[in-house]
Amino acid sequence: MSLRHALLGLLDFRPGSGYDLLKIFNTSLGYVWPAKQSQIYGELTKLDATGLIKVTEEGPRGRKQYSLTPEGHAEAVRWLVETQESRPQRNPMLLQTFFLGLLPREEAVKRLLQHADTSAKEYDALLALRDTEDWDRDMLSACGRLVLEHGLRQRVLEQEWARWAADQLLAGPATEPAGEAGAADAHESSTTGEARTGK
Amino acid sequence: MSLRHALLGLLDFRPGSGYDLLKIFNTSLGYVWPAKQSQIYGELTKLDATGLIKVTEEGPRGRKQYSLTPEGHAEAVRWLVETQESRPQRNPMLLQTFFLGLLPREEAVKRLLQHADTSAKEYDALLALRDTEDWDRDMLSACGRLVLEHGLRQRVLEQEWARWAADQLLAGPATEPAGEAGAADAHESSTTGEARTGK
DNA sequence: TCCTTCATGTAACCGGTTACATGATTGT
DNA sequence: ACAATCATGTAACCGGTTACATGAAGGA
Repeated sequence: MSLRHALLGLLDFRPGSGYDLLKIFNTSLGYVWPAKQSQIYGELTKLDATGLIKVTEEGPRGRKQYSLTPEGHAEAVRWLVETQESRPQRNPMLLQTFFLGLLPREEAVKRLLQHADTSAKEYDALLALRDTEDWDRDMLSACGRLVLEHGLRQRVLEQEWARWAADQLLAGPATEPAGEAGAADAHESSTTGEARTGK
Repeated sequence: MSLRHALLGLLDFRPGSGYDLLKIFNTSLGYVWPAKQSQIYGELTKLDATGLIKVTEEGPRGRKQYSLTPEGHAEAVRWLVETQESRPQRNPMLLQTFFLGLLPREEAVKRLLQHADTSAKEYDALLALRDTEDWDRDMLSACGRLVLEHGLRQRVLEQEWARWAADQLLAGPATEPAGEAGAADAHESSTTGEARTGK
């Protein structure tokens, strides 16, 4: 039920209509929590009904500007301090990696390197985004900057990992797809066999 | 519709019952694609109905062992080679980060450092897992090893990023100019504020 | 005998996606 | 006049979660 809190967070920062909020989801926020128009409007109606937000102004085309009620603000803060968001972390790409053994080895390697390539492109896009915006306007954009940095590091990780994984497959067992386990050979070839801890 | 393909992938590797598959989801596979008992059984029934899998053996307690049909295998391979899995990437933790500005600064910093701590613990757990299993039995466990390595690197990233982000907040806006908050701090090696590219 | 594990199924619910539908206002 | 944008709403569907329900087989 995180969309609820995303809306509260945005409205706490600045009042706005469903349409305003949608635009934010389509740009910055959508990177970490996508939401569609229909869902946003529905959730706003519910939030209004439960008294966490209310209509504070009405505009031209039936536009309804929402603001947080005190209860809404309290709920937003409560969510931030109390909630330990854990990871369901459904990762389709890792799911596919899990089954890469079904493919001929070169095909699997190709797949991993494609992932590296995609990540590189995403990295560039994020970098461009970082250099166009100014990130010191307010607290929201300052925090957006933190999130963006996470995205950048994530893309670096994806590239490094994918290349490492491809190496592993090449250095690995000499079996055909769906075949028997072959002769084990000592790998642990490169230095990156173990992620370093920052603990 | 990824559960479908997860099941196909598992059954391609080795025939099994819903119960068998469930155990796999509760351990290794659950890290990247959780699934509940009810969903697994439902999906197996559907896959059977569409002819991608079939019952090849019946056991003691109504146990039904499923195997892939040729069409099922083809579909599994097609999914692996054709599908470009992109990221909806809903990340609750980054969503919260986005709104950290609602909290007093020290509270926000605390939140980030908690995240670092959690990630450190998860890192240790994964490391333990890595050292108990043997990862050279077959192609499936070999690929599982790749996925696990991704998890390790991910946890390292989370820690480094969270500490960097905490620093950013402390060094950031001077909205409350209550003295110098640790003026000259030598950042740890990798925290330049810019993720290095591996392109 | 009794408990645990094995083994499957189904129904209600919820968050999110797709698609359809409507109409007012503004700028060219 | 016309197109683009602003602005809201709703209904069908789908994947996933929670919870309930049943019973057979094996080991103590």
